[in-house]
Amino acid sequence: MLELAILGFLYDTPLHGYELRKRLTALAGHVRPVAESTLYPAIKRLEKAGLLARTTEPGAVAAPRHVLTLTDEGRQELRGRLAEPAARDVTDENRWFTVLAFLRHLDDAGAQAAVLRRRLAFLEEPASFFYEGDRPLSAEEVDDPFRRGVLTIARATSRAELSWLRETIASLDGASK
Amino acid sequence: MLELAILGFLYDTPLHGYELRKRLTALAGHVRPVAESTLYPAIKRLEKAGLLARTTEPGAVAAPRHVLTLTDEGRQELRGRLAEPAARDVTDENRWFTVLAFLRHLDDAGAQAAVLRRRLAFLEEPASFFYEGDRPLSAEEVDDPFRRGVLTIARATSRAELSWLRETIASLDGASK
DNA sequence: AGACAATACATCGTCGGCGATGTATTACGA
DNA sequence: TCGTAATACATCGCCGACGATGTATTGTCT
Repeated sequence: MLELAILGFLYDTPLHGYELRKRLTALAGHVRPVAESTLYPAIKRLEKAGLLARTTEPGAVAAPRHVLTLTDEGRQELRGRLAEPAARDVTDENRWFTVLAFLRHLDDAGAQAAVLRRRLAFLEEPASFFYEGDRPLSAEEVDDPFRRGVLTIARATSRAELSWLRETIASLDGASK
Repeated sequence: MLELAILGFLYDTPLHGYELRKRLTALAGHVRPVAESTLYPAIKRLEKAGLLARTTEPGAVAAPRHVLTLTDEGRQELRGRLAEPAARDVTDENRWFTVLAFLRHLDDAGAQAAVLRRRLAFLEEPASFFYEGDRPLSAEEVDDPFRRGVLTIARATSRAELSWLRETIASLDGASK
């Protein structure tokens, strides 16, 4: 997930680590903070894999900066990860939001719609958090107020997302014809 | 998170690992599947920490079962984790839902309300996923349709959750007087 | 002159999650 | 009778996340 976000930010423009960190924090830091000790090893991994290159520049205000630039492989890798996200990237909202944040980097409207359709299929499956045997329980059937809250919130999210997905898919389908 | 859910399920009744796994899968498996290779080590950790005990029983249909029972320390630990969840447990929806799923095990309505208030404080902070400088952008201000989707969905969730939180806190406050 | 915050990067050790793989047993249908 | 699915548990090794800690520079406030 971190890696996807790094590739996504660098797809637009080269950045140094510190700036990258600020952008990652703005993107999802309020939900899941990014530790520096997670970011720098991740940059190293991506560099080792040939997805990005660094050039050292004298620091503008402090220590020397390592400016990070995506390589062609890196750009291809991002498009690949966006076009064919792992199952978890589609089902887990945190990961899914990261995919959405950078999905515009897929240049093909059809490919973008295909990704949205995967999420649509997931949301259309009848699933709950709580069951009676095999039957999913609705908010009204749950006594525990906290569990009812979970279902109420999940339903609101699901409705909003379904209608957004359907609209957006329709508009992408229209555009790609 | 896994540990919290294990403690939460066992708080009600002793279970063997396989049954526990099915309940964990029902709870959050559609979002984040639970690998067996994650569950069994987690059980071991909790046992080692003295939070649960096992007794071996002949298997009803197959291999012998290890029935898991919470110890008094385990029960106390769960209440502690619920009463004072880590920051991530409050901000990350996946973790937060797990807290909610078991919050009824806190017997004090005041303590329950205090936990909900932490989430309320988090949701009331002005935060976005996308910024122009320091200013959070609203859905209307974002051109990218996918990013607009993120904000639209997040707003719907946030609204539903805020109204649920306020209602539920009020009702808990009423009950504890 | 000294303290402190911000900038900028890095390593180490630990811990948790996970895919792959292994081991039994029971039940059921081909 | 043979394969397969379900039940039930377990280990190994890798990888990623993270807290703690370290290093160095620049600008600002006191």
